[in-house]
Amino acid sequence: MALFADLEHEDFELIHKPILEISKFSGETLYNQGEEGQYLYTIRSGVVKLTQYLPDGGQRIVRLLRQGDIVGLETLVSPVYEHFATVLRDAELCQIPRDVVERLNKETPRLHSQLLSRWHVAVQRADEWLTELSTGSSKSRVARLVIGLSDKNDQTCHLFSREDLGAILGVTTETTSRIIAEFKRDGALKDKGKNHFWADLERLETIANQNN
Amino acid sequence: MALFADLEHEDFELIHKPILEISKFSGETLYNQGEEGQYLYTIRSGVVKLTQYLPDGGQRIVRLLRQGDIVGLETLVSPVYEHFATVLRDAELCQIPRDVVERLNKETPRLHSQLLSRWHVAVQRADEWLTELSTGSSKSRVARLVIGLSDKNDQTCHLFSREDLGAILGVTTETTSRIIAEFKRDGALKDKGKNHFWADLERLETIANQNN
DNA sequence: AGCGGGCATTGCGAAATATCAATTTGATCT
DNA sequence: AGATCAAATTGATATTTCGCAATGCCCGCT
Repeated sequence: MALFADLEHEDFELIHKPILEISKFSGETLYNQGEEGQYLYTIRSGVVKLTQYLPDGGQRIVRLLRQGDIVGLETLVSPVYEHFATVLRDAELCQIPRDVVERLNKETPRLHSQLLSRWHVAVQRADEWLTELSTGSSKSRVARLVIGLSDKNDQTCHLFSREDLGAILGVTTETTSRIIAEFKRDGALKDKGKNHFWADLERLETIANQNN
Repeated sequence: MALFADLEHEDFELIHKPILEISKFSGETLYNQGEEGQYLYTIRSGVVKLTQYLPDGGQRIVRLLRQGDIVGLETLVSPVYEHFATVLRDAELCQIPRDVVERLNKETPRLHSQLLSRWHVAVQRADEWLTELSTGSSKSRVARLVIGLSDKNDQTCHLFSREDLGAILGVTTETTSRIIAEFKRDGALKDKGKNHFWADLERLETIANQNN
């Protein structure tokens, strides 16, 4: 498990509570905003979204987490979870009691740098999200998102529901749908069924970088 | 200095390099994105903005930092600065060599929790920025920004140039200007000169939470 | 007080996006 | 295959935001 990569044999003896492996299906919830944070999770496979709500009912997906990422890192610093964590694509997770990490963090220095760099990555991603997915025309933003979701090796890409994509980008479901449909008509995306596409990354890159 | 609040007397003997106090005027730069990160800064007074650029030339202010905040935290984890840091309102800063913090972090545990919580705050702010300032109509977003910049005690508020406000919100300068001018006409803001306003926080709150 | 220069504001037409209401498509179940 | 249901797409129209140019205003300078 990546979070514990630097730990050594003796460190693990400090773990007195069980670390469970759990499976969650798409749509299931890991935790809700405001709940007392008991666990953090590392993702072995699948995708988890973190959502925040506004008083006016508006919602925004603020991050996507995937293999190797940690869900609920904030429990180490804050008493409650700060987002809604929902599974977007069937996931295998390790559920780690918060005090296990706290204890390890206190008693061994080997976790410190891991934790710092996890936080760093979270900030980096948040900043990227802001500059890439919340700046520019919705067409550019959709293009950037698709690129970000693409597997660069085989030029392939799994998308999510138009509603979720919209909540990631801060635009409506319909706008997202129209743009993706347009990409399909233009050949920038080729539908392979089940929200699985072949992506013309070069063309998408062009669209991402033009400001109109 | 808040970052070192938990340190004790002996810890400071680990500091072998000088910590400078520096003043910067509005418009001056602390560092550029991609530069090797030598220093981090704590803010004693004033405001600093962190900006990121897109390949297409788009720009976005991703964070505002003020008294007590740390600028350039990422140098502890990454070799280069990840933003452009520019002074937005005349500032007094403490310039701390990066290896001072690294050394302290290695040799005393008293800095660890400070650093973790600093990162945590950075992520929280980034998420707020996204949900509050990048979601909803531009009118709501301007309202939320003004509220965020207000002093809740005296219902007063210093704004920045319309251009900067626009870069914070991801809208054009003109749109920002129009909305603020409208707030002034409606009495939600009352001009006191020099971008200093009296703010009707209740009314702004209402505008912030209506989705149209 | 008068002069400049940089912002801020405003007007107007164009473009982008939202909104609401159909259709169409696609996957699943029987 | 047919039925069914949810999601995606499309159409038509309303609103919002942009983009550009013109104008106005504030502030510091002399």
